[in-house]
Amino acid sequence: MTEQNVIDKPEGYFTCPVRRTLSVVGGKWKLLIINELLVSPLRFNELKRRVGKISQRLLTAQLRALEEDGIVTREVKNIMPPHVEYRLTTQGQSISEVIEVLTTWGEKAIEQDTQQQ
Amino acid sequence: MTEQNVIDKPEGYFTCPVRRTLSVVGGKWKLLIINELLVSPLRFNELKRRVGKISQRLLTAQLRALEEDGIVTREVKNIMPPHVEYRLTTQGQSISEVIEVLTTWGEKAIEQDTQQQ
DNA sequence: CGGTATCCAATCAGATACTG
DNA sequence: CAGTATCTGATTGGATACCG
Repeated sequence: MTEQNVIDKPEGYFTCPVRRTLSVVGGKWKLLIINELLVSPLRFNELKRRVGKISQRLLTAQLRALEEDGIVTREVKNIMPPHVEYRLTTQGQSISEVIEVLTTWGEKAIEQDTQQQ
Repeated sequence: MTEQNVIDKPEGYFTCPVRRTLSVVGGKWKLLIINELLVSPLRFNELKRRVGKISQRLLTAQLRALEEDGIVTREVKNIMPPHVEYRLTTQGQSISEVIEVLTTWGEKAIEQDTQQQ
């Protein structure tokens, strides 16, 4: 187990629903990763390209954490060169509800940003 | 302007709704803070007590950031001892939509956690 | 009460090199 | 291609002291 795999389960994790959700999707990158995987399963480098400025090391760590939380699956095809595909589980797909609300709220905010200029 | 007041607006901030939302509510504490303020306006120490293990310094920094993003207002009553009240703006209250979905998702997850034992 | 300033430890995160 | 290992700098966050 690497250093990043130790997912901190914050206090109140079992009892507070908001904390429970944040323990899975919290952090800078996880929602962005899930957002990309909602469209289609992706290979490591393709995912990296789409998420943006994330480093290889960080992306690996985030994906391992999401795997451990049952959000994504990692399928390794034993060929050369390697082919690893990341895919949302059923649970992972259910996070689309969260993303939708974030999207709606963000769209409104952007609208207001542009009106103020 | 203190060090923590420099809010990093990530790349794609203006165009990607998810990133736009995360730039406001992302981070370990902001959603938990907003969650408490949704119930009622709170004074600094009361808020600190409810949010949990957050340090004074961090809470201050998060509140300043939320203020700068138009999510909370800070009202100082000039009496002794000081009385500072934090309150959600209309925009801040609109984040309740986000919190609701996080709550719903978290409740389901907790349900599944307990069934597996 | 509600902060700010300072110091320091822990953690995060990028760059680079290397590998099955 | 999809990682891991290592080193290093940046950032976060706690503890403490002090202040209006």
